[in-house]
Amino acid sequence: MQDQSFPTPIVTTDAVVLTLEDGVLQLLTLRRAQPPFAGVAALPGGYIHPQEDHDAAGAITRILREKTGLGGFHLEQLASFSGPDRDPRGWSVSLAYMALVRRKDLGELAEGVALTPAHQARDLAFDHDDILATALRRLRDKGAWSNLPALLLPSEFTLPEIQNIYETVRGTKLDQSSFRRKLNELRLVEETGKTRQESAGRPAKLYRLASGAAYASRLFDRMI
Amino acid sequence: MQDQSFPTPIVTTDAVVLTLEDGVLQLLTLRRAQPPFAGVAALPGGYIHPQEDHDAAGAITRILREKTGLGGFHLEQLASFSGPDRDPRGWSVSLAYMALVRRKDLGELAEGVALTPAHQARDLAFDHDDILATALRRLRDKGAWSNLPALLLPSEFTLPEIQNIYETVRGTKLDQSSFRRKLNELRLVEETGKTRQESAGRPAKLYRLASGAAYASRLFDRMI
DNA sequence: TGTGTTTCTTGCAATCTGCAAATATATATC
DNA sequence: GATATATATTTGCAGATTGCAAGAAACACA
Repeated sequence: MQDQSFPTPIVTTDAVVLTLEDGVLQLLTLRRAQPPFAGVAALPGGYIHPQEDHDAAGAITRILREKTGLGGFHLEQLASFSGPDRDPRGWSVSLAYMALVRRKDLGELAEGVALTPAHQARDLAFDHDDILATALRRLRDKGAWSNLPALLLPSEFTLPEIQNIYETVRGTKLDQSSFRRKLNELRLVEETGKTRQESAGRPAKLYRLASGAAYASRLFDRMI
Repeated sequence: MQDQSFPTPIVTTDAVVLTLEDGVLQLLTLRRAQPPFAGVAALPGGYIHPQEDHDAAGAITRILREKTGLGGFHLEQLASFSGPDRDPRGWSVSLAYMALVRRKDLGELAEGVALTPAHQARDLAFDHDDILATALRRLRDKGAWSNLPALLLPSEFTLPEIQNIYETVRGTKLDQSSFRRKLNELRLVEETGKTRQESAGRPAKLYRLASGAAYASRLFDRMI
């Protein structure tokens, strides 16, 4: 940690932006205008501006606003990705984030911005396939017992809808009565009093996230 | 992601190295020889050498070997820490890692290297107090249901010892019979056939980590 | 009014957990 | 060597939790 007589790595920050559309988890991508990887879909990202950014989270927030107009989302650090080969311009580090957004907060998609089903996205620029895979794994692991998946839902939703997003995130089916029992026990949601009916069948009650609903940390008290 | 007409951040990598001594979780620190923070205890860390390091994990592995002689440990990425104020030399990024080491693999501590109880370490250089706190939180959260804490134990250990490290990591007492039931169920450990006796009382059987014992992923199958 | 469809609720057996007491095997002391 | 003490290990069981399955409710449509 003395003199710095060697080249310094390139530092960028990138975000896996996820949202829910048509009941499917969707990834936001940008078609790159410039080389490297011109014309290829990539995660939104860019350089840190030391004069402007308070930290890396501030940098990715600014970049998302500039490139997609997005504001208001759950942001979470994912991991760093580094090495000589991931960017043709040289040895680089990417500070990767995951952002969970409600679909309506995305608004109209600007030119070059697209949504693709997150579990099918492939052949992204750089090592962005790896970053995406890390995000999906993280969401699965953390999402299983937290209110994280619920942040993807619109402000009012039905119980089948919330169960569906948990099943999507976890990649498994869940038992209906067990799921609802937990939802009540944790006081994760509360009724709005309204109902909604799409297609045939009994109308579903509408719920919203309970005000103080943080992570379901109570669960962690139990034995291994 | 076009021209880079602004200063680039300083990039370093640092590690929270934890081990178990006298039944207590210990943090490895280095007394800094040079400014900034000359004379202050700090996490081992340093610059990335793009010509030499395959990635950030390779860099911290090299640095730990150079500065502490250490080799052979469980390494895990923690998070990145960034901002203008954490290093007086300028806007910087630290790629932080956590390393779990068996005490005997540390050998004799070199000049300037010290172990201090991890939960009491304070006033480290830079923002290393924050990095340490992040490591302890991560170990608590991930450790609760994985074999991670067991990696701190010597190759042979008793059941009271392994229960103690899980209690230390989680910060709570565990029920003895429940803990052992789980240990069996998960086949996390296997008997060596030997026993050991320190002080009075019935001798404890010695166990080792079971060969294929990976993370206790089976647990994650259960309902929320 | 009946049939189909979707949502919501209930019941229960099987399993899992936390608590507490009992048992086993050693040392220390008289 | 008998007794007390200390630590490790096992057992028993009531109460909570879970998964499965069936039942009831509320609507559309014919």
